[in-house]
Amino acid sequence: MADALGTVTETLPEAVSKRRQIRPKAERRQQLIDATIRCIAQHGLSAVTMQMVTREAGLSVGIANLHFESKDNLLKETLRFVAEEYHGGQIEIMEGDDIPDLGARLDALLDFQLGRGVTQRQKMSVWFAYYGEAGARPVYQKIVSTVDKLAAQKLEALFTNIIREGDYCGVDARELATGYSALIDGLHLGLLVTPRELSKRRARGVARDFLRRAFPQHIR
Amino acid sequence: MADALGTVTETLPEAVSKRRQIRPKAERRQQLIDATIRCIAQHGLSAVTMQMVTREAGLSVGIANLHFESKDNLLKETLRFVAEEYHGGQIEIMEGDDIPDLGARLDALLDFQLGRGVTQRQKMSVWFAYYGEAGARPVYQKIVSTVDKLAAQKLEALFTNIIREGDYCGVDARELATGYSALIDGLHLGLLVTPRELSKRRARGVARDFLRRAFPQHIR
DNA sequence: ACCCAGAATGAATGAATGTTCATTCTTGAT
DNA sequence: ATCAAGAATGAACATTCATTCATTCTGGGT
Repeated sequence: MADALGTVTETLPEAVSKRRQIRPKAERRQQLIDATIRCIAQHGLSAVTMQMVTREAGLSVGIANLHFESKDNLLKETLRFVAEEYHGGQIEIMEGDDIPDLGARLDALLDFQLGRGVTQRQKMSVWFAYYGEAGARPVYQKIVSTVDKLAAQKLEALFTNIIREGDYCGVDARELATGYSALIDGLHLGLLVTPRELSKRRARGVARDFLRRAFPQHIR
Repeated sequence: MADALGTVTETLPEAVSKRRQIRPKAERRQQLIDATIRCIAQHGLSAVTMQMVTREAGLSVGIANLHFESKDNLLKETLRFVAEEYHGGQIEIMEGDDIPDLGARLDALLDFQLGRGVTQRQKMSVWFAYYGEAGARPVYQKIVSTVDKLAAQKLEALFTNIIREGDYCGVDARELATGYSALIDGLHLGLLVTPRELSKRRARGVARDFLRRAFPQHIR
């Protein structure tokens, strides 16, 4: 771990390294956002304090107001990060041509939306913590809806292609896309609030069933 | 407004009536819970203060700690109230024999879940505010999951009956019930966060479509 | 008419938290 | 070696908020 050039004073008995480090602004910002995500997931949005976040990041209290002007701003930027990461991932799958088969592409999307490990649970916590406040905070509403709208369009486009390819009739792409998005959101909620009742495996099965009923030729 | 026995000092120029009133404990509790719901809907759970709630209720600050021991407790009881009201309403529809036709009963359920006016929006705000914190607060998780589990069972039973009646094959009642519940939750989220994109009318259409695909003989 | 149990009040208290800024420290250029 | 720019620190400050409790007031019982 310690590199060969480490000086004698660096080997502190207990602490990991109290040496003050200077790092570029972008890196510190990300470090603080990551810490904020962990704090929200663990303690809930309303219990998060600046002291908590900066301690989690291993930095001093003052630094948060140095890189973000205020707590409000840090929270806003954290939401923006999570929103863009989640929706960016979806869009990459939907519009990328890596997977030519449309059915397989749907599968990949589903895997992304309901897969992953512990990290995903943290992101979910953050996601819904903000949803809870969105009713009262237009700023949050705007961030979420902006990014949401784009993903909804891409999903609708994918569904339209699948409907054309499978010659499914009497199906409205827009309506189905709305339903599928809502279903995924609802499953996320279930995974978060009642993990005992709803395993990730079952959630995936439910979502898959929805798609299979709509596009029987493409799924399974 | 002022009653005939009103003394001279009661006709204040601006205020509505500063007379101190003594009311039974149960009434005051409900009054405070109602005020809490309005405050959460308007300002968000994390911004709610005791002063805010008691002012909204038209009462003094001390009273909240008189009827509920603490803020934590008031918030907990408010969640319990909303949870029981929502799930109680569902269960009444599902297990009541007022509506013998199973398809019509499903319709009534859907109307209850996605109908109503402004009040419903307030309740939704409260609902999701707590969901957001549930990941970090076991107490909330327990309240929600207890009441949720019961409703899920009733819904599964209803679906089982419908499946038998319609002779639908290859359909699993439990899986469908999970999917439907998740769909409704997701639609509520959409109505709350992006009301511009998702009207109540469209939400109802989406839920209806889900049911129609599953039980074509019973819906529409 | 009087009384008192207990409901209601709101000023006061103390703890918690966001934000500031004088100071210290690091790094890369000269 | 020296220096300046600016990154990082954390004690101090001001504010906000939940909670307390001494006091006031109300309404039913006698």
